[in-house]
Amino acid sequence: MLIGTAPSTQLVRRVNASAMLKAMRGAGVVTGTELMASTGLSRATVISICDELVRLGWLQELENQRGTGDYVKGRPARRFIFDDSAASVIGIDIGANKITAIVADMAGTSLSQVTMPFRAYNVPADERADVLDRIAAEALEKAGVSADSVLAVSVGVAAPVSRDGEVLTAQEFWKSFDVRRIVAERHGWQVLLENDANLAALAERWQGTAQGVDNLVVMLAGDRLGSGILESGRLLHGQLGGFGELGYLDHVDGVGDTYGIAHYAALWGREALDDDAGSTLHALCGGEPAALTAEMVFKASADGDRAARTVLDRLAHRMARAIGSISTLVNPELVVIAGAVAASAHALIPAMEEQMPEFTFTPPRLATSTLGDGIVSLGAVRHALDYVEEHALDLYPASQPNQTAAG
Amino acid sequence: MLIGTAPSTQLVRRVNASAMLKAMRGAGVVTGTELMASTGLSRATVISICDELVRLGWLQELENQRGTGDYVKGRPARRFIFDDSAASVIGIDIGANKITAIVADMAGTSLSQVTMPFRAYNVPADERADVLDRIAAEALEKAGVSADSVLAVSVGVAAPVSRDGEVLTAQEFWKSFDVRRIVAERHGWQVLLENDANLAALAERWQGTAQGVDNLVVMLAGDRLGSGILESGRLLHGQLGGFGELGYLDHVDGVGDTYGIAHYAALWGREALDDDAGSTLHALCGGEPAALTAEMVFKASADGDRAARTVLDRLAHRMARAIGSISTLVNPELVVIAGAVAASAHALIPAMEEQMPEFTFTPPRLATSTLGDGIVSLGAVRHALDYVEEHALDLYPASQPNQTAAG
DNA sequence: TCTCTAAATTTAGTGCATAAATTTAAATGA
DNA sequence: TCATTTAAATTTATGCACTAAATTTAGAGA
Repeated sequence: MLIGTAPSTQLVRRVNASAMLKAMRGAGVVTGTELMASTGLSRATVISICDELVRLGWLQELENQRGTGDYVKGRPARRFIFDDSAASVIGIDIGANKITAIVADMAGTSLSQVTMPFRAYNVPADERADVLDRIAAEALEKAGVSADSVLAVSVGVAAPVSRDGEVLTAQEFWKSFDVRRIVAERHGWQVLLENDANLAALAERWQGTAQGVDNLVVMLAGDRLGSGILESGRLLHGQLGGFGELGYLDHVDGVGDTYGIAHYAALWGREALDDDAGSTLHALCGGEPAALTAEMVFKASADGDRAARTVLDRLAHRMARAIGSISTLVNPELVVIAGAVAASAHALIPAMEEQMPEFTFTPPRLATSTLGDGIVSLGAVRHALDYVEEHALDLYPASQPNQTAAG
Repeated sequence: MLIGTAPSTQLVRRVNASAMLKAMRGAGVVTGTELMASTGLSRATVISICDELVRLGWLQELENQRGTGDYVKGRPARRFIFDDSAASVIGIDIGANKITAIVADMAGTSLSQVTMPFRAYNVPADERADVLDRIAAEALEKAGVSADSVLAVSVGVAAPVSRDGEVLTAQEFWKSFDVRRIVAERHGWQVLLENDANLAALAERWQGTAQGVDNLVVMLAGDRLGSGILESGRLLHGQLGGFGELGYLDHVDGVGDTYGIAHYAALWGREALDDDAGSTLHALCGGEPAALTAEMVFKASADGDRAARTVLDRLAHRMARAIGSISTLVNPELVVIAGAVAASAHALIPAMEEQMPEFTFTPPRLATSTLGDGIVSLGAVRHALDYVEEHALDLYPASQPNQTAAG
């Protein structure tokens, strides 16, 4: 008869196996000896865990036992490699008018990226769900990856999301659109939800300007303005997922809103249009206020247009004040401006840096993101990978379905 | 020869022993059977760990094997109790002009509280260190506890403190006054440092209005204003310990400062004094502006003084705006006003609640602290207890010195 | 004294780990 | 060709922590 053992007994194996996976991810080909050094475990344990991880599908053992150019004395070491293609994840960004999906392997390498138009409003919930389906299917096909291999999907939304992934907002749109249930039911995937600005922060720390920064604020600024905050490397959520919301912060102008850089660039640009009919700004939009975009204002300012320059100064002042207030309270090392206008916003940085001491005792470093438009979906990929890495031992890569009970 | 076993092997024992201690703290007298139920461990394991914890000094086994009124069939259960007096901790609050120390046992019960005047400035560092020594000695004596039994000391300071307990400020005072080193060297105690507002937040969640609240802001408001923030039950620090700083937040008045309720109550009260020479306010301070205190303004307002009432309205507006800004960004469930004027500040709450929606989409619940003057030292006690509880298995209660190598 | 009962203790077996001894798979040189 | 060298893999002997099942024990009551 089988005599049982505590669930807690296996804790040690879980801890050590996690340490091994962590040591192997991104380390390329490794030998047992190298793993002994990096984990502090004994050789017997290292080999035993490697065998098990190979069986579970997370590792591959290389055929040729000795790499070219390796040290050639002694018995050849067995060589293991973390199998980047053992599984995959999907990161999705649901925006106001488009939706983006990235499929990535376990190394975080993007295998495909697909963008589709997406109408958030005046469309039946079913139709929105279908778009989700279609974009995931298309991204998977383009990546050449089977749906079975997907171990987690993370979805970024422009709404407060609590720590346990509930969308908490009064907006009718989200109440009638339960992304989690839709994706989970249709595909059986594990679905994670997170606020878009929070995902931008993860992306920025993963591949952007903020690598290695543990206390970070990312301002996701387009037509709207939101922020994602990392403290000691951990995302903050607050009671109802609202940590990082910015409405009302800038109460001086009586605006009390969450409009972003693009919104004000265009709005103020239009105001400036009236002032000077012969300007570059005027030329760019053909004198038609409705045709004036934020990009035109940045362009005109770069070309030396005086009115546009004034708009940018005003923008810089507004952003400096917002960032100053946040920095006082949150004390980040670095603030990154990301989102649709990040590249253009670079022009605002010198003015902001200059004004920053006026608004905070503890001015942070400032930077703009270079990750571009896909920042939220990229962050979603990182978010999904975090989940899979943390639960690796409970998940089964598709190549080796369910080996739980095996000897 | 002894054949070794992994340090990691003992991890299981550590985890289970911690779970046992957690289950026993505050649970009073428990039997093995009860512990089996609350921890899910088997009887053999529970008993084995109890024996070990008794040996280490954390538990006591009761002599009379069956409590009066207990169920009386069967072999009497061995009865264990967490030994509240196994060790003690000290919580210290270093204020601008006084210093407070509390000695508490492992149950968190205060055994003594001592306050001494403390001059932060214009006094040699040695003298300040001596005050620390004297207050600790006096508090211990008053508590009837030996210095050996102290397993941790937490000290609250009115300066930014990083997550790892470094005081990070440009102030000369702290640079020349290394509390950690002083206390550690003179007594060998483990010393923890933490910001005073952060400790107030811990106290408020432990014994105050905020019990069970995981997303909490505590405004520590006296002459100065600072805040301690808990997110998901965890204190926030930021890059240089500045998380929760409030200077410049209230930039509308152009004040950009960190002055608190008491400061402005007195300041604005003095201004109001000029306006109306026949008021209650006037009577309270004898018409002498320098003699007017914050308490007088609160008192006069309660008595119906119109000018004082106006000052309070202005204060409420200022606090509402500060709390509103914080609440937008931090999204707490509850904001507690604590510190010297907490009791008086209670009168501000209705006005603040009314104005709150003007400053944030997500108005939190508001409350004032009832923990009084000792809130910071009380929080320091909780902080020290947290440390001891987390490291219980690495620390040795004084009654049973060093049993490491014992069988 | 005998029986009942719940708890404690003992016994047998499992999982995961280490250290030391032994074996193994190339590479090399006599 | 074949012993030698070497680093790695395996095997062997132990240890710790746990569980389940069998056994013993301490008191209460018939």
